[in-house]
Amino acid sequence: MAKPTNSVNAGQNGSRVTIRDVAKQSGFSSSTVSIVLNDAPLARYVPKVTKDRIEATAKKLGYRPNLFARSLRSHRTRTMGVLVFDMSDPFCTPIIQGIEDSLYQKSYLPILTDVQNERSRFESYLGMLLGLRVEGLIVLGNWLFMDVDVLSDLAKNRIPTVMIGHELKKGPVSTVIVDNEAGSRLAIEHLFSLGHREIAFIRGPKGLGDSIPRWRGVKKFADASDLVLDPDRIVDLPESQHPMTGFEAGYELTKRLLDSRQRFTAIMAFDDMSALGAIRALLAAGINVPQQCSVIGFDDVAPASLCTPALTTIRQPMSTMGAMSVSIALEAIKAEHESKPFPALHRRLAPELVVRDSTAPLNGFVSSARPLGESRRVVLETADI
Amino acid sequence: MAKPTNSVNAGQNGSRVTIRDVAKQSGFSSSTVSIVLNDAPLARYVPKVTKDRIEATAKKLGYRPNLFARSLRSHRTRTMGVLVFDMSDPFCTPIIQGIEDSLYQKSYLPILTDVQNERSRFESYLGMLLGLRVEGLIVLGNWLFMDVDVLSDLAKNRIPTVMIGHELKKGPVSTVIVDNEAGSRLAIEHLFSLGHREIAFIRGPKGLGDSIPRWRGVKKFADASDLVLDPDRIVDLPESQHPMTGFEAGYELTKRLLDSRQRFTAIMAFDDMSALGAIRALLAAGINVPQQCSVIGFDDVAPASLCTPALTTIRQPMSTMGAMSVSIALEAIKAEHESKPFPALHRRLAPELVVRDSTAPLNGFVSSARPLGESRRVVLETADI
DNA sequence: TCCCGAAGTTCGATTTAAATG
DNA sequence: GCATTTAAATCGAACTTCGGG
Repeated sequence: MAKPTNSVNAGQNGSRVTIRDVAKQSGFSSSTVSIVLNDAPLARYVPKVTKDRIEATAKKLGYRPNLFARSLRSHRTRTMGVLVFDMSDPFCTPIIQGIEDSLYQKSYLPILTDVQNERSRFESYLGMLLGLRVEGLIVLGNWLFMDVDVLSDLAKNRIPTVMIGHELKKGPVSTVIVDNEAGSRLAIEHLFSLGHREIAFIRGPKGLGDSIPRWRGVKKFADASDLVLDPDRIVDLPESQHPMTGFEAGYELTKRLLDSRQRFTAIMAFDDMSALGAIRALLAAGINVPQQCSVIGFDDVAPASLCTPALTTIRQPMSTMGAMSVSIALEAIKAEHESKPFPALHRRLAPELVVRDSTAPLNGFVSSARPLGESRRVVLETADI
Repeated sequence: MAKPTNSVNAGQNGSRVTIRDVAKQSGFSSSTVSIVLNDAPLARYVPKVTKDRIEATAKKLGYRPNLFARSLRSHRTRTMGVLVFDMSDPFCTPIIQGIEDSLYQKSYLPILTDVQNERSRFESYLGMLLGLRVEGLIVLGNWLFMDVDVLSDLAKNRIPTVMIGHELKKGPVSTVIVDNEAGSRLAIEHLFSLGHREIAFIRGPKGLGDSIPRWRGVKKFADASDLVLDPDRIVDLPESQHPMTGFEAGYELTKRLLDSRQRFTAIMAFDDMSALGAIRALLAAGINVPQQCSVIGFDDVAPASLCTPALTTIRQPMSTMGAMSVSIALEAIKAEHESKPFPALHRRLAPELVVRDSTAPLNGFVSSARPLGESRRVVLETADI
């Protein structure tokens, strides 16, 4: 093994400059160097000339403290593990940015891994993160069929953990989700207020946690109004590993609805992907959106606003969800350090309706219409549970 | 400071179980435990009963070696720093996945940071990564106006570095880019072969490295054929920090072209974002795509295939670019370890034409048309430079 | 000498207690 | 005794060396 030369390698190999190199070069001991560079309490007694000399040589050599050595000593790493189930889901990006922004402000380093819906990767990355002694863990279970025993693993490891996008009512894991029921209620209300009564529904896969509350929102609204839910106009997305297949499924299911000659004037899709698939099927059949059929999605992922017609949808407050998960995790870490108990928190954030160009009043229906191209946002208050 | 109890805390706080805890519990010394768990050469002499007992207690306690301690000793971290300039750019995601996949196979851990086009974040994250002693660095400079002195910083730190999406001809940094000129040639050839002669161009921002070679491809093709490039049909995207503004700019520029009553039967956009903006402007003006006007993009980001009409575009081999950058970085790391020189490598990958629904033959022009909805891919060979 | 296991040293930074003038 | 500075212990794992049977 080649022994690294810790001699006078002035700045030529900055990444391996140690505190001792700085000490030797400046003529002081490593203790003094450490005290000065960290502005430790004892630095009060160090005269300015010494400080200046040490700081100058540290800079000259390009000294960077080895975080491994420091963490080993201090038992703190200032890192947060982030496990994402599928980064290619456009839903993730804004959440991740929200997480990064918050962590950056607290000078925490996110260790971000994409498990790509593979159980083996999940376990492997989790192992690495635990080995790295991340102080907390944020799990982004956006499109999740894996039955997560994060619980058992994490309970055993006592790492403050927050899960986004997937509700876990029990256990020590905090959760941050969108209020799916309120969201789907916003969507159906919007279509209803535009005069639509014959509405087709593309529901979510049965195995996905979001599917149930979103459908509940629709049912409750129907019960409370004169809206009829015709089973022949209701279809379900298949279970799938990948969120992108929602697009194709939305396309196929809509084609099938059209082929079966069901009458409908609007489609409420489970998410934006399936909504975009539905739009393609409609346009392919020569049906104009929104003039002949309205379409509404859920999520407000990036492509939703880029397509034409721009998609009316229910927006999840993704960046806020990321930020909130960080603040919960940091609180839990703090509690852990003070040996205080920290009961799992469960936050459910309010979605908002974003009205764009894929929905329009039913022919002849009078409503608060608006010129095409403008986008309107209806915001609800955030509700904690 | 609360001193962590390193006593017999059987599994209750797995993340802080040390090798000594395992030693105490199993009745052997930490040396033996280390030898057994790492299956070191000396493990040959350890009897099976000892091994079993050690492995059992390690599992029972949920022992995980502290990677900080290990790295400190071994001078290896098996981590790779990844600096992304803007994760919200859909162009990034597939590249990141390519990087992750390759690193995962080599059991390297990516440390992925999003500098969000802020110089201060770049420096801050770079500092953290160097402090973490990442073995290599991959920089994803997708939408880059910052004048990168990655060079000076990294040269000083002697860290093997690969840059994706931004060419740096000199210096120790290897680069991986797409062959922009070949790509734009594919695009213009495609439009030309469909019969288009009156073509509008939305060029890239002047300050962006990709803009020049892409335009060169067009000019060379025009020179070699009877295509005329009318300056009145050429517009430039403005400089901008954010790739998403390309959409709005594409929309505005196209509207302006239409307002100026320029004649054109096709638009060649700088990238997919501006192409999607162009499509919206065309449709808003009542011009059908592709029947009355074809549109072609560049990149093949996710939204391109989700929109209707699906976008014909030039695909960058993003996942390959990610994988290639990893393999270069790992080679450089290996060379570094063997104290061999490693001259910077510069790879230029071939793009491919993906024909979808936003381009069509000019009215009455005979060409190798194909039924709508099918997508065709034309692949070039990869060329190294 | 062979086998098995344990002490002791090392990595780089921090911190306590102690030493110097 | 005071103002400065430093030796030495420490963190957790790995590995070399050493000792007892």
